[in-house]
Amino acid sequence: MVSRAHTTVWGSPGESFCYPISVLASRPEIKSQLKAAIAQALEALGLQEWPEIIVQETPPDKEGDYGTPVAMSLARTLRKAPPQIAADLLQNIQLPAWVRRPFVVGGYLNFELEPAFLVQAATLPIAPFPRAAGKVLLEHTSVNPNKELHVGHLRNICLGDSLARILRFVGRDVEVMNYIDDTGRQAAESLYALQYFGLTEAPAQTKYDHWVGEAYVRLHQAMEDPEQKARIEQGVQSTLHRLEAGELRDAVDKILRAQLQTMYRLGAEYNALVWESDIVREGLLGKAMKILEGSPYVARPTEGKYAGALVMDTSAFIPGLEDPYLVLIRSNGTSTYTAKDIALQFWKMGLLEGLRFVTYDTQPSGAPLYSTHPEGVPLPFGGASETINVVDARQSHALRVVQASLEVEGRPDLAEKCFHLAYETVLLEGRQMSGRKGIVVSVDEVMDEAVKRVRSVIAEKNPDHPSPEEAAEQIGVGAVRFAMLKTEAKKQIDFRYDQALSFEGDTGPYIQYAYARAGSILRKAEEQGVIQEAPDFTQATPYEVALAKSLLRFPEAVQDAARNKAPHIVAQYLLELAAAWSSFYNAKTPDGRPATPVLTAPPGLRGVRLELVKALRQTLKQGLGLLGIAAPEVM
RNA sequence: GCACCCGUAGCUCAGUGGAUAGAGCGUUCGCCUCCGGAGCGAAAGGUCACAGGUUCGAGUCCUGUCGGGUGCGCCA
Repeated sequence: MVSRAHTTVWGSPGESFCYPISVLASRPEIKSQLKAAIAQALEALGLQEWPEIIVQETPPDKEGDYGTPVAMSLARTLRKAPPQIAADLLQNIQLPAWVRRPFVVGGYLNFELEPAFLVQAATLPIAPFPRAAGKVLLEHTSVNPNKELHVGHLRNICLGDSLARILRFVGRDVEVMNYIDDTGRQAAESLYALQYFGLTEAPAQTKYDHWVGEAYVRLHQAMEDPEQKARIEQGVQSTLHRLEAGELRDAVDKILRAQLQTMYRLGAEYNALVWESDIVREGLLGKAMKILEGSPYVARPTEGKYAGALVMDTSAFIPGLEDPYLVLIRSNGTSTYTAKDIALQFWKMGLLEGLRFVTYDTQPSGAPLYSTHPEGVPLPFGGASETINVVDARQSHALRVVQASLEVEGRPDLAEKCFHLAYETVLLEGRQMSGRKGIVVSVDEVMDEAVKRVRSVIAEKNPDHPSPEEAAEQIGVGAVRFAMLKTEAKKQIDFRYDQALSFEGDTGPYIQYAYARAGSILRKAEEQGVIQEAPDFTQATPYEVALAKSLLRFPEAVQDAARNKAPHIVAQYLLELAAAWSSFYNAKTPDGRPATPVLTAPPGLRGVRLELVKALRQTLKQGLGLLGIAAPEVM
């Protein structure tokens, strides 16, 4: 192509003036602009309507950069062969100047772009996403406050935390909530276990939640003896009552704070903790039941199986159930877990108010963590237009019932806005875990082990590392998070140490390594004083184009992840981007010499490569950030 | 019994109805006198569980079958 300065103008024919692309503040939306041009051509052909226009990257070994199969989808209605339609489109299409060559291949209409444009576009910052209306209330973690977190919880936290980050990135207002089931049987069992075994103080070196967890497991062992079981059962019941009365809040609090250390170390933070006991004490449960009692689907039978209980008939909303009746209030007057969940859901969606909050903690990022509390003040939490519950797939039915309660209440509009992010269980070396039996691997243990392994890798590969401890922490925890996030949520994961803590191949450290390595180039460029060299994009080669195309996919990948509420889409994208960069980095000419050196490239081209490396770093860092993974400068 | 999820290379997994189905691990062979080898290149490895159907076009949508997981309590 004819050589041009990097201030080359790329205007669209439809515009009254042209501007140098270097004054563009942010990335042009290539696919949208191509779609618009295609739509215009379809109109020019006299069409009134057409199926959705798809523009996609061409497969690696095909000609062109982008292409559309739109001609094929029109073949039937136009009663013409796709290549003919594509050719007609080609005749009528008005394309931006940055399309170097449009052409027909089979039934496809493909576009080859100016390499200089493509590469420069990739180096421009992403336009911020427009803010979307409405608040999303995302609940995740919600671990029973009775023992240490295990790898099953790990998946929940990673999914929830990443999804919150992704949604915020695309402009959503997200409130992250962690539900504290402080009046449940599990908490009662743990607290009673301490009493039963006469345990008062944890050894200094033992993390409190682990210590309590041990007592819990021990209690379940003791319960195998019928004699002890009766006595324990009585104790647990009285502990339950004390919990409900709020007498043991401090004891629960102590466990919760220990658990929070694990969540923080993973990088998860929350806006608010909502305690189950507060929902009851503030009267939300009562109000929710009162509301439901007004529904024709809720009744208090005087005879039969459910005599004396308050039950909800879900058959109109959940078809095919053998027994569609769900007990809300037992005949002994106590409420079920589901009833409390319904009250919480009503609060989340603004049907109920009345929770009061205090500042509970300052999180590692400096952000405050709020918590419901009897002595708190009203704060504008809840009242969301959409909710996301990150909960184990085994609870799908329970969540469906909560959703149905909104329909029972006559609010199908709200029911529609409840999303259950259901993830499959995590197996441990092929077996189901059991908290009660203590067949678990704790999150703390997994992170410790990961960091320990990274530490030895660093000692071996980079003994002069300036801050090995910090890096080991970032890489070890990053590996664990990535292992939890790279797979689709609805697939069962078998947690195996050797896979989860691998640092090679499709892993977090692979991506972090790509980032660190790119940073190393920039540091050297800085030393050599070439870091700000002006790029001459007309010198871009196919190597730069390939990397640029991968970079350009980032916003789309994040949008996809947000729309599908699927963090693994971001994880998979980052693997692809890191691979594209590694491939660029190692590219060789046919005679085996380095094809893409950055620092020793000719002036102008060096500037292009430096800009690409900067864009790559920025994108990797943002992308890792969406997964809650740090981007270490040196590994 | 009914309902939901899954089935893609030896293993672990990607794959908005669109072009010759892609990675990692493992196996085999190459690559540091270039900026980090936690890396790169290449080879081998596929009846996308099976059978029908819808469509110009199906790994992707629909129906059925088989296999695996899970759920259907006045438990939480």
